Amino acid sequence: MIEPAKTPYHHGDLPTALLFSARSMLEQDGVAALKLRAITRHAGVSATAAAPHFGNLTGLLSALAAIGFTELAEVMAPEHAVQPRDVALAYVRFAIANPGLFTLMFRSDAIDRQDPGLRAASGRAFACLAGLAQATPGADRAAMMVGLWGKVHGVATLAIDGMLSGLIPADSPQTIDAFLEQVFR
Amino acid sequence: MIEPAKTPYHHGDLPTALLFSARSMLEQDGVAALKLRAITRHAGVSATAAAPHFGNLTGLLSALAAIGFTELAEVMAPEHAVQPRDVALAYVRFAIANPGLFTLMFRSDAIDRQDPGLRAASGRAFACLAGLAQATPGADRAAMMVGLWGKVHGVATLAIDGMLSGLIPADSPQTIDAFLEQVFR
DNA sequence: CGCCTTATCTTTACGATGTAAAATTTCTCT
DNA sequence: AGAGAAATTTTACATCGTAAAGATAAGGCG
Repeated sequence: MIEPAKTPYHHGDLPTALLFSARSMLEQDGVAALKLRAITRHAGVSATAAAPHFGNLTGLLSALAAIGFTELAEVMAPEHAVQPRDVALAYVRFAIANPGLFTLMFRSDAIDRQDPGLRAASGRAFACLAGLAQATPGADRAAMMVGLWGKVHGVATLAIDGMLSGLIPADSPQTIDAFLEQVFR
Repeated sequence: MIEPAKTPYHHGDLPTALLFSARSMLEQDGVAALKLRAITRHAGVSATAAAPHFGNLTGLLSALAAIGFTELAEVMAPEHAVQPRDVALAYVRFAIANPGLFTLMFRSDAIDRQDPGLRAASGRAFACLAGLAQATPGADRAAMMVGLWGKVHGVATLAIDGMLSGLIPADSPQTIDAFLEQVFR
């Protein structure tokens, strides 16, 4: 989780404060709420205060997406997810727990996929999935990997977009988890 | 495919012309290019000419998304896709052939999912997938359906976003098709 | 045929957005 | 202390979506 640090510098740790504001607004009101002026307003600074740190809005959102990929890699790491099914469940659970952030991470017109920090973070997350496909024996590893990642990513995306209402139990996290375990049996 | 009709009315069949402009701009420059002023400019009318027909930008884009779902339902229809694998391949092929349109169809902040025309069209498309899960015998039909749709949707989404470069052969449509058949073996 | 209602389209106007440029403030370092 | 660099604000501009009001042309009806 992000937290605004003390005030070691000029006006505080503005980069972290901006990311913190952006994330809270993101989870509250969705990706549509991620306007530069709204974020800076929420952080209590002027509209152009983010430029020296992130360049432009895309840079700021790319940094936020990188945080998302770092956290996703964390919950999929081998120490937390031992079995293949654990990795799949961690992926979907992360998406359901952080719908706005997950949406941002895969929205290519709001972020810059070439951003070095973003590339590094997303690479770390995808390595967990790649290792998973490597572990399972099969004919074509690439096809296996695409199928596995596709299933995980598709279920996560559809769940976030509310496409599975009626198909997925909406009761409690426990029943959702039980249902997901059946999907990824 | 959309095509601007003759000029039976005032200035022509503007609704169709606007949808035609929007679609060509969409496939040319992506979802980010779908600005109301740009679309109307492309169609040669004033910026507010779309309002009487579509209300606002969301209405126009929802109508375009509805066209997308109609075409998706078409390629997944039983007369074109007999085996379950055919339905899956049609879904992914449609996404790869119409990346911008497919992205729009699932971008919830640009369209209105409650739009009646959109609901009808998307319902028709999803019915093809539901019937597919109904055909296959299995323990929990809902879990089967979610897993199947998720895999199909995830592979399509990841392919569109360029996430599968390196995993998927980029040579020719034939090799891509062969690869996909292996994914959905 | 002539008028009148209605739908279609344009003009105008307003608030909001992203960001470039210049000015201002604040920190760091010698 | 004073210079230089970094951070932040002020100002300005092009663009966006759309509401309101005016202009234009079509169809219905006498």
